[in-house]
Amino acid sequence: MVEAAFELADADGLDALTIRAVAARLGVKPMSLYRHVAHKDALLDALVERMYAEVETPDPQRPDWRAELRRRAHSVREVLVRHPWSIALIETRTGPDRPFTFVHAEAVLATLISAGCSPRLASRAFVVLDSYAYGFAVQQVTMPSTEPGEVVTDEFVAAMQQYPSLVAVMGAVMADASYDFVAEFDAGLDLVLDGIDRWREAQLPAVTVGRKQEPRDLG
Amino acid sequence: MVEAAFELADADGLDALTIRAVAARLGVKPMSLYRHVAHKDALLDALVERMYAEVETPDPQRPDWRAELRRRAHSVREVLVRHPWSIALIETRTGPDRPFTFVHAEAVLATLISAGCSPRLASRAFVVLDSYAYGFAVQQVTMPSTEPGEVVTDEFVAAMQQYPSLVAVMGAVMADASYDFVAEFDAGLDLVLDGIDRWREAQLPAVTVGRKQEPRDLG
DNA sequence: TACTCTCAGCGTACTTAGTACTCTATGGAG
DNA sequence: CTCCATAGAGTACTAAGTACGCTGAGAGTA
Repeated sequence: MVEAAFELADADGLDALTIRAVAARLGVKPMSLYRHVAHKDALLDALVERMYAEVETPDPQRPDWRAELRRRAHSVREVLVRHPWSIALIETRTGPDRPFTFVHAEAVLATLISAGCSPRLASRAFVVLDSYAYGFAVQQVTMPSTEPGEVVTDEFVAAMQQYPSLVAVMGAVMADASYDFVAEFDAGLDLVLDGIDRWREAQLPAVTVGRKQEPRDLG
Repeated sequence: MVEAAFELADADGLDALTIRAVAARLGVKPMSLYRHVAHKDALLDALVERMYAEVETPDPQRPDWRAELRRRAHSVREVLVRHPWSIALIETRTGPDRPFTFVHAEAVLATLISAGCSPRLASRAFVVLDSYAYGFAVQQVTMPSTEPGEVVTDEFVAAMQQYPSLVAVMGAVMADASYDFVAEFDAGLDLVLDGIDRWREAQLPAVTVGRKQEPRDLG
């Protein structure tokens, strides 16, 4: 039943996800669903959990922690974009975290810790990584179109004209045939992973490499 | 009327935001609202725009671009958290962007460009910055409690026990009396701004400082 | 002054959706 | 063969969005 609801949300969006529609998809009468869920909200909770189940976790055992975290970040973005309704859902479900949340947090934190981060730093890095992945997904989903052969309406272009930097940027982006919004994710991810790596090094007592930045207090 | 809806959403959340409730707050009958908006969705659009209006824009004229972008990022996070319903709304409003979106994009891009970024790089940096701010806000809003004197339920603690890294991290965080989730935002923001600064330098032909990383192709 | 045009607001009523309460049928355990 | 647990059905109530048509007050004009 969660599966039916999941497919329905994917196909027709959150608005189309009604108890009645889910029942119809299962060839069953609406009220029969309440044998299996307490109320619609519980079904939505289950959907979020179902969505999390698609996200790959990093493997703390593997030596290349950056590759692991990169893989997970990509997975987060992909899954959120594949199920755009889930972003809106996540925000409304504030309740005590679900099992899957724990599993993910554990995997990511363990990966960071075996990479040499202190627990305190791992916490910080985790938040930065996830913020980036979630936020990128939000932007990608919100964006009118992110296809390489992007279609822009005339009004859009007209409205844009009075904003010179915006025009310059759009021009540069459209002139770049290799531009791909999703590829931008990877670039930003490098930035974040590099930054975490620097934090990691700064925190380790032994190897102190030349840095322009003052080492920050990492707690 | 948008104002009344805005206050209602802040006070009681999105679910309580019904046409009927807004009308009641205005001392008016429900159908009267349809004199002013085509349908509820249009009202929600207006709410998103109203929310954006609270976000400070950076000033491209000022010399300290990092300070400007930092100020804006803080503002984005604050406003989104102050109006938590807006995050869920944003995701569902995919339509052609609104005036305010243009204004913000222009200000941020102009700031980046006058800091010495190419338009192509400005585009990339903008996405990274906003991803971080949005994603952080999503996490903060989702979190059960982010108050310094955080209250954790017993079940939560019990369920956590089987995840050693999670336990270690929670322990480290709770042991740190100065820990403040919102302050973590600033740390991550430093990471992002540092990274953008590096991109900026790498892209400038003149000053090439020693770097461990291969310079990436920034287009 | 009288007329009319516009527009904010009203009332009624239809539709969709969540769900409380109660009843039925079926299949397996004793 | 009986009984119970459980999935599903039926009915019906409530909340919410909104189509449609009406009213009354104020502004501008003859």
